[in-house]
Amino acid sequence: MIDLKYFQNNFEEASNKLAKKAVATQTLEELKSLFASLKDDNAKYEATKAEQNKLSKLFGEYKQKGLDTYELKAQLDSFKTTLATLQENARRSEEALEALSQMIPNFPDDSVPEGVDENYNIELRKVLEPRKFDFTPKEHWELASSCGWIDFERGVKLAKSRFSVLRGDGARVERALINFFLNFNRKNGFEEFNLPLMNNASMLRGTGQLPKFEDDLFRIEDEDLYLIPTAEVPLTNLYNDEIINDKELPILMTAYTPCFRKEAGSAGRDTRGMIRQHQFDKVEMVAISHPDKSDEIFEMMVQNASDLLTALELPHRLVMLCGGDLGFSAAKTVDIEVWLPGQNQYREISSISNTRDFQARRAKIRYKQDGKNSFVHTLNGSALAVGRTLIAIMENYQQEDGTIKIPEVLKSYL
RNA sequence: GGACAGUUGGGUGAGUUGGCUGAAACCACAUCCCUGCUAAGGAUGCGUACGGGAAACUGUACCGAGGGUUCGAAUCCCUCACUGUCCGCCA
Repeated sequence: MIDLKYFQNNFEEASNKLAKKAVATQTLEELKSLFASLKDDNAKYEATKAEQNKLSKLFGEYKQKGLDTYELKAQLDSFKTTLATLQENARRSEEALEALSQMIPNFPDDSVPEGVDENYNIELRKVLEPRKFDFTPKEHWELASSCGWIDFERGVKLAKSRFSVLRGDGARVERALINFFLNFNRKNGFEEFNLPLMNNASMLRGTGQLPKFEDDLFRIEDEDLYLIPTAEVPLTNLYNDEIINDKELPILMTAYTPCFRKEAGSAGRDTRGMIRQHQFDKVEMVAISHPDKSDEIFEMMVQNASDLLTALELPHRLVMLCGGDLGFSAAKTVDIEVWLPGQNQYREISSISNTRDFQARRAKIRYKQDGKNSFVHTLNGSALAVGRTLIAIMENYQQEDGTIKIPEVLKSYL
């Protein structure tokens, strides 16, 4: 949720920021007018209600003193319908404003480059040189059967398309990666969590998945529950509706969870292989930070994710997302893309975002400093997407005979 | 799944014969005083959100959520959610 007061008082500036995320001017005008009418309706209701409260109090005093209340009663009765109408107006205005403001994405930072799609993203740096192959490297799905790590067909049989089965060393490496990531994150100050994989609608609203992206979520029938699309949801919402003592900040958290996504808008994309699945494993980092410290923590999280890939000796690059490619809640995002020699391209394996106070506003996560409450900043990032790391290992560590070497750092985990 | 009990501010917890309670007391926290040492004592302040005001201050809403009764509800009624205890079931 954006700061509506700031939006209203700095309409020009705020609109320009949101233009980077391609929000329609008409929508912004509507938001502005809804805000104004809510204020208006509230003022009317509150003034009348104040009057009624005063007379009601007087009524009580009259009764106590045994005075005649006939006239006062008649007067008070007349408030009933007036107040009901005014209240209804205010309620409608509030609902309309709430509905629209929930759909407005976060302001991008000034440092975020302009651009409509990923072609305008800016490469920050490359880490590690891709390995030179003396044979033609295969894509991971070609390697899947030769090394026996992934069984796509049986995954589909058990569930449906975009599900797969890991077996043997594939399953073991997946598990090793999870342990390696969690330990690495923990050594860097992140506390480990194990979380509910279903969260209720209110939590999903807190982090911004609802109401706008319901189509991408798996919902549990007859329950107010959704399968989480990322551990960002439960981790961030651990502090939903809480006021944190500023001495506890920053709070650094990490968790491994499976993630569930319908991939509604991705029909036909990455249908082959394990890049885009309905269920995938991910180790996530979340930070709850003092506003002054979130940039610093952001850099630390980016570095942490990059270091994981470096430790696995996987070549990768860091990319600053442009406004058009930025997610709904993010003010700033750096993607980390790992080199896939079989595909001969870099593919996203981590995405680290600073949402500033956007999620904190929605989820009511505040900190108290010198008796005053303010919204915290929340950050999240993958460290890392486990399935995609497995793929990256397969493609980067493949041998000519179709077998896969095990990265040095993982050996102690197997 | 069945029965009973409960859900109040950062925490514990009063208040449920409707108005003087946005809410006692205690703890925690903040500032100050005293003292001087791995402590204690004293003073003051201290819920959240939105609106008005330069400010002092002030209006409205909120005592799990939603609805109802009433001039007026934390207090009465209804529905739902959650928590606790006992029973049943179960990894």
